[in-house]
This record gives sequence, C-alpha cells and structure tokens, in this order.
Amino acid sequence: MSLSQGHTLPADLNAMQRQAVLHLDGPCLVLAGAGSGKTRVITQKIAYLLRECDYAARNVVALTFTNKAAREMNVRLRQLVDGRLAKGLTISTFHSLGLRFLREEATHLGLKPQFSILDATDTLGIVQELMATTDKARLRAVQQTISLWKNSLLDPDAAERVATTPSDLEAARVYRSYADTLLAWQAVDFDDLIRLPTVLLQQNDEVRRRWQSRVHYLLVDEYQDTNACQYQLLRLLVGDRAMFTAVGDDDQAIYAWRGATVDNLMKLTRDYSDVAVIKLEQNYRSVQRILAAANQLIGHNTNLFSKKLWSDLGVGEAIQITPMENDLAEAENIAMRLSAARFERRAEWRDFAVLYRSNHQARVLEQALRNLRIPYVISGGQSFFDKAEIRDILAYLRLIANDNDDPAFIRAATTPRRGIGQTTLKALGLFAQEQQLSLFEAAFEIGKTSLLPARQHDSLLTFVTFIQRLQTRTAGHGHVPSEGLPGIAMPGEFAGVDGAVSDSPARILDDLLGSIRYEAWLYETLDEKPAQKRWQNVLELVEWLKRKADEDELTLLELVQHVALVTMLERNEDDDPDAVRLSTLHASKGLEYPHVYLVGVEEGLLPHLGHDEEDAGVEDTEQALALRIQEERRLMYVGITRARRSLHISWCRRRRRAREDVVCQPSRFIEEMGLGADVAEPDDAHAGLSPRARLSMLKDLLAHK
DNA sequence: CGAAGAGTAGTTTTT
DNA sequence: CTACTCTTCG
Repeated sequence: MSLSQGHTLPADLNAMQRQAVLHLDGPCLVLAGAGSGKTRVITQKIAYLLRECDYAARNVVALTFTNKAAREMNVRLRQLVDGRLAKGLTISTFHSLGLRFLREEATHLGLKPQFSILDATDTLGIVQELMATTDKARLRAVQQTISLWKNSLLDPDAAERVATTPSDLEAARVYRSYADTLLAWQAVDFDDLIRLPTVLLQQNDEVRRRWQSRVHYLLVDEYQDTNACQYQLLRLLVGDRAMFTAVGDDDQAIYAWRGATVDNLMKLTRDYSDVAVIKLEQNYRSVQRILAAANQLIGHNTNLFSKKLWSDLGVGEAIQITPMENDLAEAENIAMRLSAARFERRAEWRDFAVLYRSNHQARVLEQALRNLRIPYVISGGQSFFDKAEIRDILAYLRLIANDNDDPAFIRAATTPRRGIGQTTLKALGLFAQEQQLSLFEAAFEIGKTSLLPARQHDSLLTFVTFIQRLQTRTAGHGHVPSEGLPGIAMPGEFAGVDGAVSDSPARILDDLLGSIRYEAWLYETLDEKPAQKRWQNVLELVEWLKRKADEDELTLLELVQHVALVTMLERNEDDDPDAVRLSTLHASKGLEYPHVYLVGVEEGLLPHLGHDEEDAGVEDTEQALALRIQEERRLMYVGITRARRSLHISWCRRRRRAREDVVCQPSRFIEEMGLGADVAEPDDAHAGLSPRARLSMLKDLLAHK
C-alpha cells in the first residue's frame, strides 16, 4: 500500500477508517458497524481518489439505496472537495443509475427512451387484471413473487422451471403475461431499473465495454442490502479491473423480504479472493450501555463476520423497560414522558424519536402527541407521490411522455370525470386488445367501427386530441405525427406557438392544469377542507416539478421519469422543524437521535410473525421462520443503535388488533439484551409534569375509560 | 355515466 | 375504526 507522505488526508480518521480509505490495490470490503463512521469513510475515500489519485470525477461512481443517503453523501463530499474537482461525479441510488442507463440504452432493449416507470400500485393492477381474483393478499403475494424472481435474474421460463408449488406455478404464468404487458406499454417496473441494465451488460459486449470504461472506481453503500441482481450489476460495472469498495454491515441487513441477500457478502470474498476485509468497530454515536445491549442482542444471531461495537462516550444511563396496559396507554405515556424529558433534559423536540415496527402503530402515537400539542414529523409511511391527487396529475404527464402507458391513460381519461366511464373503457380496452393497440391509439381507431355510440367516442376523441396537443409541445418526443396534426385546430391562446419548438416544462404544466379544471373538480366532489388540502398538494407538486426542471435542466419527459423514483422524504429536504420524529424501524436506518423510544416491543409485533406460510415443506418453513426471526432481531438491533444517549423500550400487555383485544407477551428480544438488573425503574410518568399537563392527562384517561 | 350509500375486510417492512 | 369496494339510484 502506498502511503504517500504528502497527502492531505485529514487526520480525524481512526486507524481502521484510514486503512479503508487508503486501500486501493484491489477490491475492498468494509464491515462498518452501526455508527462507526461509514459515510465518512466513503466520502473521504472519494475525496482521496479525486485529489490524490488523479481519478477523474466522471469515472467515480458511488451507489446508495435511498435518495436521502445519496443526497447526504453529496453534501458531505462537497464539504471536502472543491466543486470543480467533483464535477461529473456520480453519487446516486442504484435505481437512478439504472434509469440513466436505460435512457441511454433503451433501444437495445426494445424500449423507447420515453418509457414509463410503473410503481407498486400500477403493477398490482396488472397482476389483478391477469388473475381472476380480488383476493388482495393473494395478489400481493404474486406481485412479491414476481419481484423476487426478477431480483434473482430469473426470466419467466426460468421461473416456471423453479416453481414447485401450485401457487408459484400460477405466479410464473402471471409473470409471463406481466412481462408482455410491460413491453406493450413501453413501461418498466422498479425491479427492471436494475435488472434490464444488468441483462444488457451481460449480453452486449459493446455496451459493457463502454460502461466499464466509464466506471473506474465504484463504491457501494449498505452493501448488505444488495440483491442478486445488484451484485451482478456491480460485477459487470467493475469488470476485471475490480476496483471497488463495498461498505456494509451484515447485522443491519433488514431487506431480505425485498430480495436482498447477505450471501452477497460471502460471494464477494469468494469471487474476489484478493478482497481486503476491514472492520470498523469503534462507534461514535452511543454510550456504552446501549452498545452492550446491542452487542448482546445481536449475539443471538449467527453471522458471517462478528463484530463488537465499543465507544468511549461513557457508560450512560440505564435502559428503561416499561410495560404498558395497552397501546393507547403506551402512546399517551410516551407523549407525557416526551414532554417531561424535554423539560428535564433541556432538550429540543428534534432530539427525540419514537420508533415502531409497522406503520399503523403511528396512528395512536400521532393522536397522543397531538393531544399534548407536541410537534412531530413522520418518516416512512405513505409517500407524497402515492396521494390520489398527485397520481392524477402525474398520470397526465406520464401519458404525454408515453401514450402507450395504459394505466396512465385510464387514470387521466377518467379524472376529472369527462364522460368517459366504465362502459366506454371496457369497449375501448377490448378493441385495443383485438387490434394490438394502446388505449390511446385505439381511441382514434375505434371511430371507424360502430363499437361505441358517437357521444362516447366524442368524449374520447376530445381527450386524446388534447393530450396530443400537449405532446407536440414537448421537445420533439412523444407521439407526434410527422405530417402535423390533421384535423386538430390549435386553440387561439396557442396561435403562433410552433408545435415543433418545445415549450418549457413550466408552461406546459400551467397549461395542463388550466385546461383540465382540476381545482374546480376537487371542490365540486369533495368538502371544502380536503379539497383545499389536495389542491395545495397539487400546487406543491407543480412548484417542485418546475424547480427541478429548472435546476437540472430537465425536459418534461425526464422529469416524469425522475419523479417516479423520488419519495416524499426528499421533498422537504431543506426544512428540519423542531419536532419529534416518528419512524418505522426500517426508515430509521442510517439516522441517529439522542433519545430513542422503541415502542410495541412484543412477541408477534417485534419479532413480527405473519401468517404461517400455506405451502412449502415443514422443515423448510421452520428454517424460514428462524431466518425471519433473525431478520427481526437485526431490526431491533438497528432500532437500539439509533440511540445516542438514552433508550426507552416499552411493550403492551394487551393490544387492540383488528377487532378484539389480544394479550401480548414481551418480546424475546428484551430478555436477549441481557440487561439483568441493570434496568431503570420505569419512571413515574407523572413526575416532572406541569399541573396543566397532569390535568390533561387525567382528562384523556377518563375520556378513554 | 357518476355520485352517494351501505357493507365488508383488513394489519410488515420500501426503492 | 377506517378505508376501500360494491351496489343502487338519479
């Protein structure tokens, strides 16, 4: 290893971190325990590559899983190196890189560059169409199965071969039609964003050479969360040169249900025999008691590389374990303790986080916090882009970009209502299927038949010509007949606008919104309050789109594709209100808080034990169960290691579940933390409260009696 | 065709 | 309890 003496590497790295940064002789695997400074290692390493090793920024690629992580890494890097030096650097999510790849290489895959990206709701819809059932659980199971196959790089043929149970065989059948449907719609799903680039890189030597010459150094964050497909992508991108750094922590692998496999850690050591393995065990986040509990807990798992976290941040206060009567009492109790703790610790609201296993637990908590006027923000949960009004507007944009996008067509055509309903769509759908046309194309053609009454056909034609008009104003993309637009008169307001010249996304958006009467429709259909809220969201979306288009100089089409990958979390990226954080355990990964409240730590919830698998052999199920418990344990581990100074765990003796109250046991994980007598007495929740807070608490208790 | 009403099923985690 | 689906009526 060449340790040049003159380099400007900052000294604030420990020996192991330094080793991880400096190792450039070959592949490098950094096992970074929670809070061990892994982001620092990655950013320092990028800075080192750029400044000391003459890597051109455009040849360095860093991949993360979330947009938030990518953003943070970008910010941190910019604090280290001059902006000019970092120009052209890629720090993005796997999915964003995949999107960029697909945009450039789409034609190799039989896709037009304006392909649509379907989200989970869209794809569930396809599955539903293809299966004659409304059983939602079943539909989701099939959707999930298809996704797992895709992530394992199995095509429909291969899936059919590996499927054994009747349920899997049916899923394989659906998979085949599903793939056909996507192609017909010129659409890809989330999994395709990674799968298709991988497949193309495998099959096409020229493309592979080109991309390998672009990527000279690759860094991968959260490596333990990669799936089989992502691992292949990594291998194909780095090629024989094998210059890369993977950073991960097998104890924090919590995405197996999504196809992630820690096998990839083992594969790395097998496929690259010269890989350097570096462990980061010093933790810069938590006090020792918290780390001891975390180490104890995770000791119950079998893992590849055992680590022991340590810190020099002092022993810290004892961990609190509090049993509660039920989930309602738990929420109220937490709310009161938050109030008290903020006062006693002279802390801010933002210093506290309440973490839970599943989203629905947030409801009671929200209510309790609101009652005590405690400000809070929720991360995880429903995305901004899942809201109906947002999907409505985006459907128009998707359709403008890609008129093969049938789900977008249906949504846009029927919202707001414009005389196109079930019967019209059914007839149109049938006709489109017969003629092998998209719904959009079929709307033009169906006039030549007598399948639809003139009235309904008129409604359709008005709609599609409207969309077509907008298409002509986007930059030469879309479904633009070269001979112009026969029979379509440009409305007066557009007189003088040449259809061949592209309009700015901002102008098209304004025109769209003005034309569809969306606001008016909202107020007609809904009560004043929700209508106002929804319209507010629409305006927010439009502002966001315009800003994004402006900043990154994106066309409307690029914008639409980009939007599919972004979630609500990044929307409010710049405001960080002083508020308590409510978050699922999954969404909390990578974050840290001075004081953490881990709620609902009960058998059945954490570890969460779903319904027993219907098919699969007995011993298979048993093993699967053991693996699931281990993943749940890691989830608990992630939760514990979010805490810097204090950790509070609570569980409920009873919990309202669906209809009736069920009796709960404390989670086995509490025992496994090995606290023994080193547990703080559950503090009197009433202590430290103002008389007024006490009163309101009593009132609440009575109200819920 | 579309809106309003009644009935019913539902609970894991997310790019 | 609520969010969504299916049904019925104008």
